Amino acid sequence: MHSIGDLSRLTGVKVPTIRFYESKGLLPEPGRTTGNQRRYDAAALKRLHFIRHGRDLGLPLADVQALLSLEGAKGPDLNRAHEIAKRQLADVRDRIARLRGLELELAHITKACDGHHDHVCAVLQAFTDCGPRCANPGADPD
Amino acid sequence: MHSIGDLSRLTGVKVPTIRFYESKGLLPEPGRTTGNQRRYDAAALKRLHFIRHGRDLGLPLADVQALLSLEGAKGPDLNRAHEIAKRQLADVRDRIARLRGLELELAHITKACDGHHDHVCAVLQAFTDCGPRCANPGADPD
DNA sequence: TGTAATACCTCTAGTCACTAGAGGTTCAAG
DNA sequence: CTTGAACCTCTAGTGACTAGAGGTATTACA
Repeated sequence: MHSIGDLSRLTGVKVPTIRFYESKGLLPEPGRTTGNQRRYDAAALKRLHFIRHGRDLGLPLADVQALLSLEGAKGPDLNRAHEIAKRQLADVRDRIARLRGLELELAHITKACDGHHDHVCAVLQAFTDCGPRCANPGADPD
Repeated sequence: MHSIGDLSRLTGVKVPTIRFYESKGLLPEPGRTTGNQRRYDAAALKRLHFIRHGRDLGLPLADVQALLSLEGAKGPDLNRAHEIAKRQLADVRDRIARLRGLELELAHITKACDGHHDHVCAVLQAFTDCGPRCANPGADPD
């Protein structure tokens, strides 16, 4: 049986975050000592590892919870799990693509004025002028 | 003079968000009509474009505000602007690297069980087992 | 057995960057 | 002059925690 601190050390999830997960229903309420302190078994440890890993992969807690509810499921139900992973993969790829765009722009901006600042700074200018992505201002007010 | 709705259309920043920026001091309080509605001039429009662009680049509002305070600054002060942009570039590159790792792992997970679900699903298994990044559990409890 | 340090407990409130809604007022077009 | 869209303020909610206050339990050591 582990204390909450043990669980934290074993999983890398901070103590208040473990309590937070419990409050959100992601971890079941564990047993307590006579002094009211939480004690966790191996199943709880495994479950927290699962949550941590899902979060590391960028899944929102709702998705993690959906996956947890599929534990032990069989057959067609598992398509949900598969779907969540696939959706997340698409999302990650999308984020990478957008960050690449930012990288280019920032690299351009920082290179434009490296060191000598007796003129109007290119960094501020670049921000004011707006970048390549807003050539048509007002479009895509997402 | 633009209404807040005009400003929103021209910059792609939503109306409540514009009021939010004002409340945070990123936009100065504009003039009002006799009926108490906001009216913005060209300077406000430019400033909001600046904010939007900074946010698009992933800067937190605090950094955007720091850059705004440098408007019109000269010489060494501008090193701050340059520094913010460079820090953000490093941050973006870091995020891209980490997302690439996730992409690999997610691609692996989703490919492992594509369609046939008569066995224990690889997606759930992968989450439970933890991924390549936690080969040494408990390390780096960041 | 005493004591001191550390870990634990609950609860509230704060973070960031918005977003949603209620309930009311003003503007612009016809 | 009316109607409907756009505006106003204010409060509260989102996600995923994090920080702090004020108090109790456990544990290691003397």
